[in-house]
Formats: sequence, structure tokens, C-alpha cells
Amino acid sequence: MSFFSDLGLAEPILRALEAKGYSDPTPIQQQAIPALLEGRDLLGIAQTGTGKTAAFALPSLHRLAANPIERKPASCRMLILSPTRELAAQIAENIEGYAKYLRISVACVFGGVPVGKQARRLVPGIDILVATPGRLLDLIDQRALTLSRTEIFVLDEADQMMDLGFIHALKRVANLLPKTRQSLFFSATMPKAIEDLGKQFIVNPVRVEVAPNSTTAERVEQFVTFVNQAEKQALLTLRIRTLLASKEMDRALVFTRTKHGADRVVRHLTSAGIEARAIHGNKSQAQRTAALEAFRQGSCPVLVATDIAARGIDVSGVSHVFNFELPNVPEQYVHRIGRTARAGADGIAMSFCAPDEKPYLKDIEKLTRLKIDAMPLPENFLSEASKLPAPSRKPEEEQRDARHDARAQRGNGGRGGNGQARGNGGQSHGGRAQGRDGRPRDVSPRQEQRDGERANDRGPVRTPLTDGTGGDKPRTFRPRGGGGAPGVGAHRNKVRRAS
DNA sequence: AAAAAAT
Repeated sequence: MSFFSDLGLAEPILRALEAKGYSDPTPIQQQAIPALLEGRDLLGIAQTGTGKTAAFALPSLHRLAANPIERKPASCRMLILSPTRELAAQIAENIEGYAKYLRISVACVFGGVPVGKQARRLVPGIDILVATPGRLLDLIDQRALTLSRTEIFVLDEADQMMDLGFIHALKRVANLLPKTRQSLFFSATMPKAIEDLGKQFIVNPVRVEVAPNSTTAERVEQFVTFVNQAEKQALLTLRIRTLLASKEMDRALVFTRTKHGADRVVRHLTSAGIEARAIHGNKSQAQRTAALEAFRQGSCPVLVATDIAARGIDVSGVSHVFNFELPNVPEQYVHRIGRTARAGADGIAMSFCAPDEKPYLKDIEKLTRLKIDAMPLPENFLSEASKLPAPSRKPEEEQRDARHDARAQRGNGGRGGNGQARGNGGQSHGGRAQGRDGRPRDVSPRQEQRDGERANDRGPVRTPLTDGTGGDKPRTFRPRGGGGAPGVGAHRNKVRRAS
């Protein structure tokens, strides 16, 4: 059983595989395809890069093509749900390739782009629909789609889809599906609680497990460097610069904990002359698509991402994954480093661990049953770090944020929003710019600027990065709660939360 | 606590 041709798939499917150069099924495909051809439900546990998509797409294509019932308007015969737009697009693209020689139509719907074209595509009905949950329900509510004739339901990244933020939408979708259907759940990790929850949606599934629960991708070499949060940026810049210079690095994916953090890292790298782009949920869909495309094409060697890109995203030549911050859900670590060492290639994962992240590292090592080797800081770290330039600012974005804050503070005052753009620099709003307690609100200055001012107030600041030699960018290192104005930080948080 | 996902 080591060829696709032994698995009983229809000839046009085999031809498409041949055209792609695939002849041997991966282990998960060997196990899943026969069961799925029989119409069984399936719980698939497999690391990414093991051929998950083909494992469910090939037998489903076979079954759909073998039973060519009349296409009904505004319906789909097979529905695949994905947690991110990029992953949905990638799945659809792969399936289109496998369906090349079949009369099977494939569509993909997700948010962030106009809905009209997507809705029109569904009018005559579609065979295979790949979707993210929000837009799918939107189309259903618009009567552009019904799930009453769906024969096959696939949940990719099932554990994430059953997370709190998704479970509601998932339950709605599940309720709209016919009772008799084939259901497939796939996930790289499958914690027990999630598996139990999933059993509500599947019936007597075949369980296919390729790697033991939560084991780390094996060919990824993993390291951890213990470093203060304030020094991480310099460390990342220097590491990437060295790896690029020595041609050891093809593409690097850098994960941050927050969307803001991703933008910050990009600014630092860019100002150090390293081309980098960010992808996260606050970017427009156009920006997200462009960033991923530039990364894929190779015109941009560094992609900085939130966990939006942790799962499934398949880009060849990702030689390095950096965890700028450690994920606090250990499973997420396995997903992240699975972006490298794909399809037989090697990969290196370098994690930065600040003192307060050590518990997360423990969790990760426990889950992967692996002790991650420590990699020391470069010998010349301090002196090299002090030579790095200050990051560039992003004025438009700052202004937009500031305006947004101000508007939120004023309440929804119709279209008064452009007042601030003209002239008086915002200060004249003082009368209204007050917190709820009536005290004047600190509207404009950014935290970095405050840091700078404070540094000047205090005279020379000894920092871990500059050796106290006073580089062009003083990096202040302020112990929490120490020094003056402890209320400022909390106040700022309050303001930001109001937006 | 953060991120993702509809407008």
C-alpha cells in the first residue's frame, strides 16, 4: 500500500497527483483515505506538513465525483471550516489542484473582502466550499447559502475551532447541517477535553493518529535563549542579520504575543536594514495577503506574525522560526515551530525566554517531553546591540490611533472627527478630554516619548544595552513601580481600554 | 490575557 494508485482513488485524481509529482501517500493519507472512502467519520491527529489536506480532500473528491447528483442552488455538497482566512485560501487552492481533472467546483469564502462576488458564486450551488466561520454565517443569514444538502463536513484545526471564540459559531453551523452526513475533524493536537467536545459532532469516528499526542515536529532543531524582554529586539536583529549574512537563513517567521508587538518588531528590523513585514488581525486583508505573498515569493525574508500564522500556513523554505515571546498555551508552540522543517526540509526554532516566561517554557518542555537546549547570547552582544539604530516611527498609524482614542473619549459625536486634523494639534480639546473622574486626560504622547523625557529628566541612564556609553538611542530600563508617577501607566491603560 | 472571526 505505498502508492496512491493502490488506494482505490479515481483515475482523474491519480492523474492530478501525478501532475503534482506525488506518488507515495503519507502515513495519515494511507490510514485516512480507505476509511473516508467508506464514508466513515474521522478524528485525525496529525502534525501539519503531514499531508492533512490531501488526506481528506482526495477521498472526498472521489466520493463526490462518484455520485454526481444534480447541483442545487445556494448549496454546497462539502463544507470545510478553517480558523483563519489565509489557511482557508490555502486549502481551497490545494483542493483545486487535486480536482483539476474532475468536474468539481471549489469556492472559498472569508471576511475582509467584498461579499457580493462570493455570494454570486454560490447562486448555482457549489461542490466544495472552504470558509471561515463569520463570513459563512453571514452568507447563510443573507440566504446566499444553505447547508441543508451538505454531505461532507470538515473541521480543520478542530481544537482551535472549539475554542471559546469559535464554539458558538461552530455550534450554529453544526445545527444547520443535515443529521446524516460525514464529519471529519483534524487537528495537530487534540487535548482530551476538546476531543470529548468534538464527539458531539461526529459519530463513531475512525481515529487516525500519526504522531503521538502533542509531540514536537521531529526534524526541528530547537533552542532557547534566556534574555530580558528589553533586550529581545536587539538579540533578534543581530541573530537575523548574522544568519542572513552567512546565508544560513532562507526565510524566517517571527512570532510575537500581540499585534502591537508584531508591528514594533517590524519597525525595529526595518530601521536596522532588514526587510520585514507583519501579518496579524488588525491589518487589512489586502495587507495580510500582500505580506504573505511577499514572504512566499522571497522578496521579503522575514515575516512577523501573531498566532494568526501559527497553524497550517505552508510556506516552503522557512528555515527559522523565532518565538519572540513564548506562547502561553504550550500546544501553540508545537503549531508555531511546525511552520519550519516542512516536507522533508530541516528547520531551526529559536525561542527567547524572559524571566517571567520561564513557567511557559516548563509547560512546553513538559508537553513535548523534550528539554530545549539553551543557546547563549552572542559574545559581543552588548557592544553590537548598542550600535543598532532607533526604530522608525509610523506617523499615520499613530495619528489614527490617537484620533480613535480621542473620538472614543468624546463619545460618538457624529462627524466631528476631522477637527483634530486641522490646526491646533489637539490640545484645544482639553475641555472635553477628561477622564470619567474629571481629571484631565493625557491624550497625545506615546509611551516611548515619555520614556525619553523621563530619561532626560534623570540625566544619563544606565541601560543593559548601551553599556552606559550613551548610544544614539537611550534604551531606558525602568523597574516596575519604581521612581515617579506610578499612576501614569495605569491611567494610560484605562484610556486605551476605553477605545 | 491574546488572538481569530462579520459588517
